[in-house]
Amino acid sequence: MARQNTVFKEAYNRYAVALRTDTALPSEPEIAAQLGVSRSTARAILTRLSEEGIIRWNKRQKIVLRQPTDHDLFPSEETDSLHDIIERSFMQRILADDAAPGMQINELELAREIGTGTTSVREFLIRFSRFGLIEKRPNSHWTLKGFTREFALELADVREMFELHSAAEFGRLPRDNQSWADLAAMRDEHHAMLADINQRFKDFSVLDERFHLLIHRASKNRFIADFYDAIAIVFHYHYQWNKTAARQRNERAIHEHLDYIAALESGDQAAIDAACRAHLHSARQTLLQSLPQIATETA
Amino acid sequence: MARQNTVFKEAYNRYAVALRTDTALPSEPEIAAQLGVSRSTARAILTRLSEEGIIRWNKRQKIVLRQPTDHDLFPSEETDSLHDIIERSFMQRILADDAAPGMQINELELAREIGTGTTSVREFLIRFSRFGLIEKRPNSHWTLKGFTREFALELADVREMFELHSAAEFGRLPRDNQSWADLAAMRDEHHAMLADINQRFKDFSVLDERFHLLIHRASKNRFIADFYDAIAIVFHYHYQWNKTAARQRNERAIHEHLDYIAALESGDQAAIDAACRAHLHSARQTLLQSLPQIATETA
DNA sequence: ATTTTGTTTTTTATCTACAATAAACATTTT
DNA sequence: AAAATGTTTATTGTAGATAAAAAACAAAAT
Repeated sequence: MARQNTVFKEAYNRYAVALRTDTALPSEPEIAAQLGVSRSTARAILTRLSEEGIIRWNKRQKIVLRQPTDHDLFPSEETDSLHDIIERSFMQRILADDAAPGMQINELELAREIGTGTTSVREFLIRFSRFGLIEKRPNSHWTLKGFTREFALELADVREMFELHSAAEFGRLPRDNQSWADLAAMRDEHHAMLADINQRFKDFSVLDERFHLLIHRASKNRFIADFYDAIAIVFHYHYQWNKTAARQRNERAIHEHLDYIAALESGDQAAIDAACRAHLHSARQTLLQSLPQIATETA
Repeated sequence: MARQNTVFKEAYNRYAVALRTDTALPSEPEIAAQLGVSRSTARAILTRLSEEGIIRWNKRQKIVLRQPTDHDLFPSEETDSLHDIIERSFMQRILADDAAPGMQINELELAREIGTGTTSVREFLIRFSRFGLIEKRPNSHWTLKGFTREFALELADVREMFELHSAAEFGRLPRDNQSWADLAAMRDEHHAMLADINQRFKDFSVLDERFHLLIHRASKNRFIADFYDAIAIVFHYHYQWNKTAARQRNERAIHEHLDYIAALESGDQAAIDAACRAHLHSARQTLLQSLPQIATETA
């Protein structure tokens, strides 16, 4: 098989769950735009909905006959894109305890284990290499550099340079910019989480990511944005694996964020710089503490 | 054909030209190490040299019978790696005048034009995407973002952050580090070029690249190193295309480099910072002036 | 005992083919 | 005439196959 129709299946599920009996559906281009797919895929969805008796479809008339049940949806294994499957599978291997730095990565073996072709694995590895966790020797294998202390320090250094820059840019945004409203909303979210910290401290990592993303967007710099994407993915898996969601540490981070937000809102560049530095310093400590204790770089 | 034996051919040429009649050649592993290829490839080279009557080969005995002529070598079209061919071809298209920002990039068309398969082109584009000049819409085409003013400004911003960091790190290197000797040698090269500036100003871009690479290596940060790789490639093609090798501008840059080197050697962090900033400021101007005058980003 | 050569196996780099998806074109409906 | 639907074409995403290159293993030579 050349390609799985995961785009179709995933979009079908997404559209099906939102259907309400007796409502009429909009035009094909509109559905396609809503779902973020091409009209071809949108039509495939309508065709299937029609075949399943969920809608009655005749040209412009598209009436929802019945609410789709869980039974109508495609199982989640079939809706994940191959890229996501490979990413998950690979990250698990990388973060597993037996993945020692210096280890070789074998494309064919990876592909077989994931149950996919080598081309997709290769392309994933090429894309993934920008995160600095693996490295290729030309005409030869990939090497796992690993989530080591060196990696964490290099990452933290760049992160600090970028965030200080972005925070300063944020402080210079005109007051009518949407970002200020977003920041205010985020301040409230922080307060809400703090009020119920014992229950919700585990949700912090998601809020943290959104907060820093908001700051970084102010820089309007593609290299900074790309780097933050990389950080976000690496951290996402790293913290998922290392369940070091210490309540105390997160509470402290929330307070730092609130100070940081206050500094941004003050517009005082010196205050912004200080608050940003303070938070980045403790974020660095958190990162270093979350490392597997033994790992050290091997040449 | 699955794969061209360009590694073999390129290494064969490299080895053949260095042969001297009546000398004995070292062991297979040694030859392989010298050429940076596997022993399998080294043996293929020896086999061919033997077949062509250039050497007499019997187990450990490898005697050079005659000097290879140009006729014995593989033509240069056959020794370029596919990756290099694609890179050159693509950069020429990107930097050509008719390549407007926002343009779509078609994998199949590119592959046909270069005379290669789509897989290689795809992989090249994925790798190339980290330079921020192209962008992919999932399940759809690549878009050329182009060498625009925005690109140049974003690049310059990151470059400045990184170089200020690296320069500071350089200043902290222990005095017995090899980099100090390299820096001194580079100072002399700058003086030599300055003495003969009218003849040699065109060679400056190579020296410039080596100089900044030396600084960046001090940071020992993989993200900074990778970014500088990207800059180097982009600039390499950009300046090759835009022959704006103004004598005056280069002379000024050499003076700035010399000030910068003096500051580094002084070890005074404030002086380093100032000299670095001064040079980066004018480097930014140079970059902006070298842009095609009309190009502006399109969404 | 180590290094070198001879031989075999493994792995990567690349091409080709094809289904899914997007995009373009043509026809119909409002 | 503008927008929607119907139909066709182009392009991407992925699997599978194969030669080149690397790596591993085995035998021979110093």
